Amino acid sequence: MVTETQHRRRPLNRGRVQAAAVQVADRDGLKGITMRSVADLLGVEAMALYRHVSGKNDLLDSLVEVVIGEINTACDALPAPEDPADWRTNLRRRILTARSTLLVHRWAPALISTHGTMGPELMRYFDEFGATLAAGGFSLDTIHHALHAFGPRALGFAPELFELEAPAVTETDLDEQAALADMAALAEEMPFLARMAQHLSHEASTTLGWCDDQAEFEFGLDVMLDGLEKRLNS
Amino acid sequence: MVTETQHRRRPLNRGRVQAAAVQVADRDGLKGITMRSVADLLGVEAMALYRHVSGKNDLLDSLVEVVIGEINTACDALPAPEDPADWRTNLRRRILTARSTLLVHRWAPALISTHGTMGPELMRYFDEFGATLAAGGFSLDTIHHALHAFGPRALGFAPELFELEAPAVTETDLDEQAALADMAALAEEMPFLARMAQHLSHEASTTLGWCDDQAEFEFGLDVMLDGLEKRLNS
DNA sequence: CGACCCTGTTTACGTTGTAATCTTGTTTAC
DNA sequence: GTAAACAAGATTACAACGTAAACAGGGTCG
Repeated sequence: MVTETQHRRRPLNRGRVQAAAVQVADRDGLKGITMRSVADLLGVEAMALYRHVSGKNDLLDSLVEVVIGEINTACDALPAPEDPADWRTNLRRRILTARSTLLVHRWAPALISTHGTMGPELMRYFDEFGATLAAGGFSLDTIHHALHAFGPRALGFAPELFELEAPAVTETDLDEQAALADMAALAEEMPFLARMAQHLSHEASTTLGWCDDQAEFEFGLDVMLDGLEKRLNS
Repeated sequence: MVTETQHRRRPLNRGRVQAAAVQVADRDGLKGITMRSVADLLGVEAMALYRHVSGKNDLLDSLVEVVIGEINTACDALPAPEDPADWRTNLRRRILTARSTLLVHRWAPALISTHGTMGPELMRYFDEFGATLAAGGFSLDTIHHALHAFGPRALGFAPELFELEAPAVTETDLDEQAALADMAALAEEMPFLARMAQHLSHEASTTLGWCDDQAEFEFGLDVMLDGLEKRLNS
């Protein structure tokens, strides 16, 4: 007759560990995933996780599969393509569907980049990805190259080279002055960037932030598709 | 009259810390970079580094700039372009030069992906990158989009989605058998991948490893350039 | 000489991943 | 029914990490 903490404790298992890890990442980001933090969320000690996961690396690897699993089910829910030969529309839709799923877990791209292991879910995604291209008439060789060329873009994300957070302009005279000085120095040493910066700041009003991620992604995607189209018969 | 350890100790400075960190990374990879390991290499205690670097993050950020600095000096050493309007050749050469520099520090791509901060060296690289496109007749808008679209490829690397180490086939009957069973299951569930795997294993003799990184990179690069070419007048 | 500062050292703390061991509830064998 | 085996989670412990804080030595300048 011990005062149990409310509910009889549900048994742990791999799925529950993964789900908890996802929840932690959604809340605190990738670095927030800690054996202890995940265990806490489950009301359990850290070492308990090791019964269901061979280590943190294993957990992280498996999270990639979980996320790509979500992508796959999203793609499965897509209506069948009207014209299977229209590889361009079909592939585009598939990729953008993957993207929309990834946007739910903003930490996923970074995880995938570091823990890209070839699991069954990823294979299934690529299987249908390749099949879509094959239905469009591409040769196996070209498809293989295309898979490499797309890289992460196949899953709906493109790593940005630098994070351009809005610099959070504080309107102090000092900052203004410094910014102007910077601009002057910039124009001297890097004439082209200076021109572009000015050009961009003029039409900054069109997009809310500096750069529209979704639009940029689709631009890059279409460039890629155009380039691929040229290789249909080779 | 203390028994000094051989040579009078050279004073530490930011550059020496960075150089040591690069050396450690070249030897042990990115994870090998530790305040203590870098300090050891310099014959110094870990905390000494903090006089010249505000923390590990700062050190890592600065390493990106160091590497891109190497890229820039490599690009500076390039002969002036014969035809400045031939953006395609000029850009291609610039990118492949960057790539060859990055191949010296295999850890660099991963570092750049996680610590992509906009420093002066990166800006200089992009300045000349953009200027090359501008000389080819592209509009500022298109160039801006192109910079996003290229992403890391602009620096000569393309993140691979999965590391496909050669699986290091051990020729046991058990493994053989398992591999065959895998293949069978594969063919059922993922018909396309099965086809492609077979196709690839047939012509695997042409390239030494499974996939030729350099060739794949250049393929993707050319796809991108083709796609861009279509946007010259827009 | 003494005040100062520059640079590297020492000590210490909190956080992390995980090895090893222990505890306890449940299942199985006889 | 009891003992033996097992499973799942808790405890304890440790090494490696980043870094804050206080300290020490030697140089410079008054």
